[in-house]
Amino acid sequence: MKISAQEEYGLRCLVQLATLEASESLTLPQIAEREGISQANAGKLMWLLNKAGFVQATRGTKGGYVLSRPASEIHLNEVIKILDADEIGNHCESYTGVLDSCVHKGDCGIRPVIVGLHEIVQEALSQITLAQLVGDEAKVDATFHQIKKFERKLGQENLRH
Amino acid sequence: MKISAQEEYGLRCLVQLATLEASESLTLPQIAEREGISQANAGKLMWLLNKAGFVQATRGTKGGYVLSRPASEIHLNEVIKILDADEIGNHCESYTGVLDSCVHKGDCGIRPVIVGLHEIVQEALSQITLAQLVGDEAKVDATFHQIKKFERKLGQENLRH
DNA sequence: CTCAATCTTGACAAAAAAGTAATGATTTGC
DNA sequence: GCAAATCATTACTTTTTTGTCAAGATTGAG
Repeated sequence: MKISAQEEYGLRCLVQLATLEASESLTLPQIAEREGISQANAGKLMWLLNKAGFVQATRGTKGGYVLSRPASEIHLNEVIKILDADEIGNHCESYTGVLDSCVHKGDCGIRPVIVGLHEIVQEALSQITLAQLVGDEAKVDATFHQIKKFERKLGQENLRH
Repeated sequence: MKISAQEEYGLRCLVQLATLEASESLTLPQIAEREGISQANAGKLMWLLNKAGFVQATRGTKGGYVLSRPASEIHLNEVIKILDADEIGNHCESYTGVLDSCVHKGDCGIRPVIVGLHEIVQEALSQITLAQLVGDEAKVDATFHQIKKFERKLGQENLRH
């Protein structure tokens, strides 16, 4: 259960765009340099993000990428969904076991855990926008404070019964 | 952000052991058959789980695996931590970018998100025990209901400011 | 119109994760 | 003590994920 390279770098590239002033844009070489990844890699990520409609690209001299929407209107759950390659929906379809009937289907106790975990993560991500990720670590950490607090409360609730 | 094959199958193997009566045990071929994976694969997973102290193995005829502790005392966060291969702690150490100074270190807005997400997932997992995963899907789903409810409430709280 | 800067796209290569195979060690039953 | 059943361990193969390369397409400047 961890964030993939594509998720992390894709998100980082978007955050770079989110830091720009209204009239600015960033080229692939600039994005690559700022995140310490290759230009080719940045190109692939931006291509994905462009296809998904998060950024707009202009070619030619003075071209580059800008966000398609205000950073405050881009929620992390949407972004991660695109970068995460596959959906949780087809989790059980992509089963590789040897049985004819997938053990993942039908009555089993694991599936709710996988689906439930996914929902919890989505819920948390949907509360964060790109705009909230601009700035220093301490600032962003404060945003998460609220979430953690409630999580802790939730834990105590559950222990009571 | 998804569960890995190792995490899922490892967890499944443990759940199989959790369904046993006190005096029973399962051999590798039995576990493999029940989960629809190869015996070799089951062997590797059980080896990991044994090293981590979740199960006890006995060799020879009539050998097999049993849980080291009652299923109600094994929390999913411990299990996932072992099966997940790497820690969140060294996330930034394992950086593969081309810059001398890792962009992941120091002041950045992404790190709290990664760490925070991890904490949220851990918190949710720590509330679930193996014992709760025994039984049919509907029953297990009910366990998650509480968590989801609180998550939703949390979302609303955040929207208010 | 032509060139340089830039994004686009698909094929390819490298690395990581997952899964398999083979050999060795331990225990039980006879 | 020997053979069968079982787990333990390491090396290897396959698959998936990441990352790179190279050729193409579009735009703006002069």
